Amino acid sequence: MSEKARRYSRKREAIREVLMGTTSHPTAEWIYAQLKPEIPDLSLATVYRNLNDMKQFGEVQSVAFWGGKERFDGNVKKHSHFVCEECGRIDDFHFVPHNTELDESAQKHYDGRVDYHSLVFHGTCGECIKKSQ
Amino acid sequence: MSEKARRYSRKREAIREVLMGTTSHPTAEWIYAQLKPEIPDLSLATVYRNLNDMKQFGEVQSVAFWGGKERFDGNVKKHSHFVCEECGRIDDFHFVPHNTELDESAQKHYDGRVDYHSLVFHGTCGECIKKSQ
DNA sequence: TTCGTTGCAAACATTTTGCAGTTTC
DNA sequence: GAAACTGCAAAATGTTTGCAACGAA
Repeated sequence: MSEKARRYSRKREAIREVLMGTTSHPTAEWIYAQLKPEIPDLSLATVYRNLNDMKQFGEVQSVAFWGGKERFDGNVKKHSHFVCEECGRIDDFHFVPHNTELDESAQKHYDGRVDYHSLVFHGTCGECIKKSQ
Repeated sequence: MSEKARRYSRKREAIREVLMGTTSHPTAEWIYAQLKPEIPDLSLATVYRNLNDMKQFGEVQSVAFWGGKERFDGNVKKHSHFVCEECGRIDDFHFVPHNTELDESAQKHYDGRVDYHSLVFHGTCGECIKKSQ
């Protein structure tokens, strides 16, 4: 429960910027690879540590696991996603509106506390369909 | 694509039974622990192999990752779930009806193929709320 | 007899952690 | 100066795999 103080960190900001600058829902490794040329003394552990940190602060969300790897999203506004089961690509699905009422309706039937929900579509992306033809 | 022939396996059936006999959405490890006393020569690798096998055959579904562990469900009928972020408990949420229209509506806007969706609620379960008081 | 299935141990891959040095405030 | 942040390497963890033996059809 106790939250420790937080200081500015150039590396955390860099991680945040990479995350905000993409809609690809990357892995920790990918973020690391993006930043490494620019910040040669960056360590993968730092990326993991900051992602977890930012997750706790609600600045980043985890949207899926694919191939055993966690996928992150710098856009914490509630929205649904599509996961391609062929290639692991993850797209935003902004056109399926996020339905907050769903949480309220679920809450009515449940004795725990419902905070939010995640809606993830699965299938095959356009690219992969094209490739397989 | 090529699917290999399949033979009967007592262990696979045992795994299936454990999975069908619980609504706790267990991990591979938990299933293994349930069966080990009854089947002393069971190996954890066999549990993993069969779970993956059954997943491919659509006999089991993966409903979530929690604490880095995959959680399985022997009930493959589409239904939503609730994950307690405190303790990792996963409940069925049958009272939030599964909405197949959602897939069709999503399909209209997407050039890939939408197969299905998963709806997962998050929050704190009743037990954990009680404990923290 | 064929080939799917298994135990076991080793291998793997991702993520976490201990520690000593660095940076922020 | 205190405490957060970091690199590095090692550790931890969940899952997969190679191989020889076993079992089903």
